[in-house]
Amino acid sequence: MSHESPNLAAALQKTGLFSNLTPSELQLLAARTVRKLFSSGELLFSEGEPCTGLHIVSRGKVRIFKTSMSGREQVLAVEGPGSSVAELPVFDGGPYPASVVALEDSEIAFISRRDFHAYCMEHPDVALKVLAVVGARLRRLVGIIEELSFTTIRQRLVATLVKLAQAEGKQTPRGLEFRLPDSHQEIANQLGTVRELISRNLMRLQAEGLIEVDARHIVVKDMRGLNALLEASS
Amino acid sequence: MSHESPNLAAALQKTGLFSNLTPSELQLLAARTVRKLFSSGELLFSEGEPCTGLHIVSRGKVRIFKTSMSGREQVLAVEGPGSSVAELPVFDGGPYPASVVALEDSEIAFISRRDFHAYCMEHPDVALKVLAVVGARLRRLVGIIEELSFTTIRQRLVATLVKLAQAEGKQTPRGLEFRLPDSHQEIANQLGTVRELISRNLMRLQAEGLIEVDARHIVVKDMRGLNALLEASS
DNA sequence: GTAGCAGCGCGACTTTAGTCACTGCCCGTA
DNA sequence: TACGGGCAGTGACTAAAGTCGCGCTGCTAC
Repeated sequence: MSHESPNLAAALQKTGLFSNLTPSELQLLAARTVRKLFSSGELLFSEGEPCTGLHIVSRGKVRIFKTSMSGREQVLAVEGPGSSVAELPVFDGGPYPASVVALEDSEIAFISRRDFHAYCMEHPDVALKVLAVVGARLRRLVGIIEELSFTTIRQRLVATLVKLAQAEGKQTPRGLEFRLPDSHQEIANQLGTVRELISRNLMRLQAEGLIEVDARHIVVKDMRGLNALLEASS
Repeated sequence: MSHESPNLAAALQKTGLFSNLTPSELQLLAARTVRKLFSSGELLFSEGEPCTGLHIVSRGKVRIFKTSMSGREQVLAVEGPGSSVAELPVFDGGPYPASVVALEDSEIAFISRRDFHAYCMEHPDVALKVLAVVGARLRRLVGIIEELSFTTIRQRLVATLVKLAQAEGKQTPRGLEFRLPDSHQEIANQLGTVRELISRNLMRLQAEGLIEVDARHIVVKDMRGLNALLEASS
């Protein structure tokens, strides 16, 4: 661990769930949390297990995903510091609907179901904040459904390329350059497909002159052309 | 309209959101709601519109769905009396993520964003109830994602047949009989595909001896066989 | 160094999904 | 009765997705 773990109260505040609580209230809540450490690749919990409480990522990165019987994965979300995970089963009492794994060494603030429940009763505005967070999650899920049911893998791939290019691309004489942050396998998981299709589609985009691929290094030659692929019949 | 509209307070209570409020509190809330009538086929609102408030179905049936640019539909949920619709954008303030249409002549209790917001601040337990409802919705969405990304249309169709057979099937000498409640087109929308595939898959199941099809009349000949199709690599 | 392993490229193939165009049926109504 | 509309069945086809198998590279651990 490279640096000392941040103050828990501060981490809680970052979530947005608790941003308008007084420092003393935050301390009170922080007192009820347990800090848990997970190393990269470790499971926080698995789909189907009974829900024990709310998890908040204070450091690191986690992936929420579903696994099929044949071993395929579908990523529902990747959450970084300040995000909460499993807000919902805390309230409806059911089992976790998906599994969560740490993608990096991560630190998680954990609040038990009971405690958080009680806390929400005392602080109605916190409950509303939680609703807003859950709302955002719902929106993302609807977005995934839309993609799965209306778009091709090619389009989904182009969409993620465009997003990455805009987020971390660097303008060079050759075009907008960037590196893929994940392996083909991981991208496939996120798009709900298999590795080969990522590879093939990248090659195909290259053959069409829209991008250039060298392992994980990507050069966008024709951003306009990429966007055109997204417009058509999404 | 065949019968008089039910008492609003009673309708609210049915939602489960308000089940532990006192009658006088219910009356207070009911006073803040507006009754709206929609005839079959009418849109309650469309995807992308700014959210104005919470809708509660007190009579009738509504469908929540997404539409693609090419005209395909993906049904997210069908809600009957007592269910709320669009709980989430009420809190995160964003636009509606999907469209909602009345499938029958329906009566909707409408509560404005402001009023409901204020109400939740006064009654934290209501907010928690809403969270539970949203939780259930989230679960269903995750279920849809799982289906879309891991199963074939054939399997999804078999799953709905099994569900329908168990719900409303009648045991006869020939097998478990029931009628499809919707047109092939509607089933296709719910499974996220096109009419032809429903027709073809039904015929294929018939050819395999698992069911018998006569228009909308279905006889399940081999329930065990149908379930076997679901087990395999879901 | 080299053995092992993860990641990637790719060809050949099968299966599933989707499209288009048309036919026929039932039913209500002009 | 004739006409039209909604719904269902179907053949022929294309496109997309997924599977299998293999070979290559580059890295790391021993």
